Amino acid sequence: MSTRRGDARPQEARQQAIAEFVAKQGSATAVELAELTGVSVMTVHRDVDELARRGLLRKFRGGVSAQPSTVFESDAEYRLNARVEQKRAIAARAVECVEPGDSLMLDDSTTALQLAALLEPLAPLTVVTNYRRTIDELCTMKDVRLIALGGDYSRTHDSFNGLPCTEAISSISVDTAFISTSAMTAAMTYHQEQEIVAVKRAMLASAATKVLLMDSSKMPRTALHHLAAVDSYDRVIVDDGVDTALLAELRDRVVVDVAATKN
Amino acid sequence: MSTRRGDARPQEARQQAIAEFVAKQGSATAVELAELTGVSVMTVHRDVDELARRGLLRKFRGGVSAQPSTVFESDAEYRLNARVEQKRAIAARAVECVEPGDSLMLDDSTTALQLAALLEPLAPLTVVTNYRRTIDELCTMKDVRLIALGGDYSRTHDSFNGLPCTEAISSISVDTAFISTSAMTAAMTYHQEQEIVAVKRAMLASAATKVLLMDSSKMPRTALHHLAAVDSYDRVIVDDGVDTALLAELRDRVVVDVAATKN
DNA sequence: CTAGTTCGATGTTAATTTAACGTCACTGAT
DNA sequence: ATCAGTGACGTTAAATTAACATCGAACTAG
Repeated sequence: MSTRRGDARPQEARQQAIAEFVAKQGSATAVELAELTGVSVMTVHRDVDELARRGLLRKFRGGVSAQPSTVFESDAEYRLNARVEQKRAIAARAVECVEPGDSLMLDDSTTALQLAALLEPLAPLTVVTNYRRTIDELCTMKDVRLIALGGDYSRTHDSFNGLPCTEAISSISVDTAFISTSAMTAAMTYHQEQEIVAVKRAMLASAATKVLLMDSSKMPRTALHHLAAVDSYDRVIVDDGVDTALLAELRDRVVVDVAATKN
Repeated sequence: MSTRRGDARPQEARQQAIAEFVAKQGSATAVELAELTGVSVMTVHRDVDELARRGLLRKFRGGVSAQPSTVFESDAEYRLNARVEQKRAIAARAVECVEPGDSLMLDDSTTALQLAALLEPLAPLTVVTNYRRTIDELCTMKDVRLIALGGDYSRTHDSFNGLPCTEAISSISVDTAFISTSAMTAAMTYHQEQEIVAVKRAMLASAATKVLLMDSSKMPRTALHHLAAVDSYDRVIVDDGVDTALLAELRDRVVVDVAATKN
């Protein structure tokens, strides 16, 4: 069959429709989805495979079911590749807040991972994190003492969370925490998931200096759970894509560094 | 089980025949194997599923192939030394102690890592570990709930230890712990390092069933710190390189499984 | 000891999923 | 414009699975 509609991206729209339908219904069969979308069962399978690969659905023989809590955020792999330039720029700026001998806490953000990659020259350091990729990055660094935060592994975040994690954090104190969030306005930071909020809050509470690393694509935007007021951070580092008015508002409340992306 | 022929254990003999045929030919189709064994294709599938679960075969759509050592492709530099055969044999035997739905604890041993590699077909499972390589192995397994034990990262062991780790363990209970040690006699297990002993002891204390995985090269031998008496384990799995007299002595104290390294 | 019951292994059937291949529109270069 | 290349989609046949049926052995109660 040929694509005859005026839709610019029929495949994407169809997958969106499938995701929404499944999220609403809880589950569906391949045949149902084929009838819904007007394509063959084969194509539904291909779409569903891709959605499942991105963690938006769960596929099982005989149909698909909704996957709780992953609908709003894109998957870990996608986040890793997106906006790398901005994140590197932010990390390069953040590393200026670190001095040899410091103890740091890094959350499960790709921005903090970029920061981690820059830490070796600043050793000796102590670094605490719950992000598996950051752990893998740091474990090869001689003279960086690495303390991993254990807990329940989340595939969508590739990090360890839950009670064991927050408890471990609360028995630790570090010089500086570097935190990133999924949404922010001039007054507040947010995150979509309850459990992640708990971990980030614990990290903030255990750090003498609290630094927020924000990719400009995430603001202004809100999410379900409040994380912390903007003025509770000691410093915010953003890339140079922030709206001017918003930046001015931010500067009324907190110290802001703008990291220039080179181009 | 139904015993029709003169064979004492038709199912086992058939699986043995399948394993040998595939090992010899390199690969085979389900229909071929059905003709070879004289049972239905369905039964071949079930047999092959079980063999694949034990890591003896690899199953793919359209047939099965011999296992080409998939576990260790990526880390030629790490533990390149021998004994992989023994460890794999022990792991293949250990996996029989695991059933879908179980919760497991794995220590920071390469033998337990081999076991971890075989776990995916047994999902759903909950697995707790402090070994970075095991974490990396398990985090890709859908339907395996992974709980990482955090703590101070040890570069010599590539694992997380110390107080945060032992505390986290003591607030957990699992069905089965799989432990390995660096030295053992017929009466006692040992380990060279105090800190590691603490973690392994905590793991044993938190497990309903305690399984010891022992490479025969480590016995009889002692080390500085006592870990636990042999009879405090519920089961010991060794490879077939153990001295006969020692094996007999062991059997006086604990259930011993001997894993055959090759057929 | 025997009849009934349970249980595990296997076969049967139908539905689902996959791989392989064919078709059609679109793209871009000659 | 023509034609090969590419990607999306459909078609078909084979492979695989789930679900159910069957059969015999082991087990139990009387």
